[in-house]
Amino acid sequence: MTMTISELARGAAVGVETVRFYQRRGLLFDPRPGQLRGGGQRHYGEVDLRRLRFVRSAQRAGFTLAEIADLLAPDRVRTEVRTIARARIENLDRQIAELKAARGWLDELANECAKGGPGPCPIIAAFEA
Amino acid sequence: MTMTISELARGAAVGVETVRFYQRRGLLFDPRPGQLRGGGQRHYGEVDLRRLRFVRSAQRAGFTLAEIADLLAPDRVRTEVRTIARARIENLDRQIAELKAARGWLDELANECAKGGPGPCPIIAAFEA
DNA sequence: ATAGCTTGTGTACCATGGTACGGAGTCAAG
DNA sequence: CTTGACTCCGTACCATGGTACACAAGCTAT
Repeated sequence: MTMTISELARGAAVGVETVRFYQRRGLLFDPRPGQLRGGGQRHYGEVDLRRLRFVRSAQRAGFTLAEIADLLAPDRVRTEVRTIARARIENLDRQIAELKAARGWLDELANECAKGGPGPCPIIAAFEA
Repeated sequence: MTMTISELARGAAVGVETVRFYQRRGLLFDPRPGQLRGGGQRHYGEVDLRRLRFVRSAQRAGFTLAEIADLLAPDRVRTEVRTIARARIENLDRQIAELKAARGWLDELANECAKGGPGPCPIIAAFEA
């Protein structure tokens, strides 16, 4: 039922050092508020693992660690969470559009470069001194 | 025909310090290989501006500065450029897919959170100690 | 010619998200 | 009860992509 820090880390595919780093940043519970096994070693449960996984998901969604800490603040109310989430969705949509534009640019670069025989790419060569 | 560093920077919407930073990183021409006006001040031309803009575009396409420097190496041949570009396109496609997945996750979070009345978001609350 | 803005150069500093390390305590197996 | 692995804690270090600052020399308008 309880796990060590290394089991917790493995469960979310992160390093032990990363878990501790998150604890320092206030993203995960402090290393010793009760439920100690013998001496000073903390053992973790399901809640901790779910929280850690939430952090990683939120990170993938583009939240910074500071934003995630804010999102996990103990008094966050539904409306706030929804507002934050929607703002991030808009941001993601912008990012997706930018990446698509970048893809188009690269595609053009590759196509233009492909025309003609061997030798240096004329686009790149245009920047030579 | 020639511009100062601040005009060059403005032309690509970057700061002067950024231009110099790029020069140090080998992305732009060194600050003084000829074409000096009076004393030690370099003046820049069209080529420099296009190159700077290329760097910014490549950056938007997800290349690191080191990769861009490599891409701009003087002996880069078409096939190499195309290979690099295609690899990046694949990478962009992966990133776009990831962002879309993240968007879906957030959307679900917001929707689940929206159900029911006021109070803390149950999803977030599930991580409380 | 002189004030006052640029420029070049070098070095220092910043945020973000980790990663590594040393030293001491703890735990489980033999 | 010792050995070896794991843990805690603090501090230091890393890469990336800038940003800031100080100093001196140059440029420009009056």
